[in-house]
Amino acid sequence: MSVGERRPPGARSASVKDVAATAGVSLGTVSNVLNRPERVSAATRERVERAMNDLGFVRNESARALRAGKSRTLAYVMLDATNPFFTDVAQGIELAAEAADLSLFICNSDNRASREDTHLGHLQQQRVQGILITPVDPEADSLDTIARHGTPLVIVDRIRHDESFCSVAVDDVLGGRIAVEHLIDRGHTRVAFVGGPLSIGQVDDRWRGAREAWAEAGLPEDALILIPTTALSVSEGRSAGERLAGLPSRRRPTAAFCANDLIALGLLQQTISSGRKVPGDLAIVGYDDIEFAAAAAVPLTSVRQPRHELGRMAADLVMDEADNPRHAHQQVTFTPELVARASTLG
Amino acid sequence: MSVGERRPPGARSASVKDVAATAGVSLGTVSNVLNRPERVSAATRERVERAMNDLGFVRNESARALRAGKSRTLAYVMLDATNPFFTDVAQGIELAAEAADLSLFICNSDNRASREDTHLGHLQQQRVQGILITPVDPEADSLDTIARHGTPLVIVDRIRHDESFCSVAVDDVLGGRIAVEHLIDRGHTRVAFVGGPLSIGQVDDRWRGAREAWAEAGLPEDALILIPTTALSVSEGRSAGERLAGLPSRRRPTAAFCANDLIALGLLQQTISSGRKVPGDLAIVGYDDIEFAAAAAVPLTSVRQPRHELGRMAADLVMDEADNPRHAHQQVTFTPELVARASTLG
DNA sequence: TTGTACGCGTTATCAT
DNA sequence: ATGATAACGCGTACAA
Repeated sequence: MSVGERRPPGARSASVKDVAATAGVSLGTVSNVLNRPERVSAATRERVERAMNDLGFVRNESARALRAGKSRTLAYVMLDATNPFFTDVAQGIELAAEAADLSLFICNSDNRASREDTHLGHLQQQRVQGILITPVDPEADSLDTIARHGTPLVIVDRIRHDESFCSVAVDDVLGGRIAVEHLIDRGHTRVAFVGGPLSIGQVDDRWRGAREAWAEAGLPEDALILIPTTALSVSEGRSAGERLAGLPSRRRPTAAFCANDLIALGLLQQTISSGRKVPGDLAIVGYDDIEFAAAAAVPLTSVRQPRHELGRMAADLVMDEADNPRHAHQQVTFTPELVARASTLG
Repeated sequence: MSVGERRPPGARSASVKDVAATAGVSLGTVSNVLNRPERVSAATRERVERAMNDLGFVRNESARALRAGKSRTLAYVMLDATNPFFTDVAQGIELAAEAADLSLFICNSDNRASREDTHLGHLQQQRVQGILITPVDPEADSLDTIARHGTPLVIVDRIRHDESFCSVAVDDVLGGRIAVEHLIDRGHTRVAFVGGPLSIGQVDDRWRGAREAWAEAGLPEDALILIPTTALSVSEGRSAGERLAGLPSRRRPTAAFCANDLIALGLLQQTISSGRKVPGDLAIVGYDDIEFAAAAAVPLTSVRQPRHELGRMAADLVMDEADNPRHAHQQVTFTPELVARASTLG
């Protein structure tokens, strides 16, 4: 096939064999040009390279992977592709993968265990070098199945009770503490924690951190109230706002710490549209510092997690597990950071 | 290897050969169990299946792909993984891919041509069945290279001048029209179009649609003013807001149509925080109807594009090109829809 | 119904 | 410096 022609879909493309034939050399020589060019004389190398160009030769990764017994691909199974937090983590992973010249397979479980399993199955069949995953359930058996099969796997932004995997996460208890300490510093003595369900490890940790900070400041336990939500969504934040507004003014908190930014944005929206002021009537702290936090009507104070670093570290760990025979599992914890903005500073 | 043991990373996993050996049958029989189970007696099938279980056998997709000459994978090269519009398109693609039992490779060019090229190179090596792409530059040669190589490729949310590819897009001229018609209906006679750069086809089309609607309503040309931005970002929206506020009140528009929701959110934020009312002092229409549009301080009127359908159709087209020999390229255009909310209705 | 043999594209080893 | 050959795991045509 000559340059410029369009190969019909389905037709097989040029192989090393074809290249060898048109260059008038043997198959091994072509392989050497590709993998050990120094072993080949300049003249023949040139001939081979021209043949490759003429034929539009492209290495077949399936054949390489088959031969090598493993592919040159990493995979990240995201929990929710529409959540900016995870897309940022993915970016961090991609950076690391790119640096190691690996492809990155991004999958989205969309919070459904069945989709997660389907993806894991496919990835196993692809013999990916390693899997990064934010699992629907960190304790799920499917993860063990992967490990048993020998595929390196790192848990991202979740923790498993046993330490049978590497994992990277952010210290959510600490995140809860710094959020509430900030509110205490600003003089608040009645605060709400808005979030749920507490069955989500993250949420529970943040709530715990909040209580710890509260207790250490010597404030009365019942002045930190829990406003539970059924999900970490904008609409749940709005409904929480209505419940807050319905409290008798003596008991009504002057500040809210939300389990994530979506809830905080919903709460912010409900508060403003019902005529109350932020932070005058209600100060608000979110969690995650997503891009829209800074873009809210009142820019949102939030707890920032080092998302790119999280992804990068996860990728480094999985690559270590893949090619370091003396690899030991590690649980890496990052430190969150408070970003103070108008929603608490006004 | 028995159940429960953990295979050391790097070790090869069980193959059909191993399964055949432990089941005491031939290789071909194992293959038949996998691909034509009806040809094999229940008894032997059972034996084979138990062997597979015991060994933790997993099909090797590389070998299958090599043998078949093509992989069972689609790929989507996104322009910007952090933009909710594209993640929704990706979801639509995934649905279609899942239905066809194909894996989906999601890549992110992050708006950089070099990353896009790297991804396209990898995908070609993987011999993916088809590529969906929202390209940095729809006219780029790299796309032709892919096509010449025989890989089906569909352009998503962009248009190319010639019709050498399938493409799916939304009618942005129409989107611009309905946005401005809505504002005219609401009685506005001085309107700003906020967005840029106009070198982006989408932006130019929306601006054109806006002008067409304006002209058809018989309104004076200079009462529709262009507030250019250098990017489609929240911060550019804020800065546009400052420029708008700086206009003499006679000439100041009472409504703004923004080229996308990020700009609209920035503009909304700037307007509110400077003490003006939305929509009282300024009505705002966005574009894309991202999730946060409804969650803004003042819920945002926006032009919604059928994102999932876009993705689904793109996937259908690429699959058709992959396995229908009489495939003909098509340019599919979807119709956008106005979602009216408080930012224009107050 | 089951087994045998070959080829897919690549790489590595061994010979020349 | 270059060439011949085997092997990776799977699917299938054909033989038994």
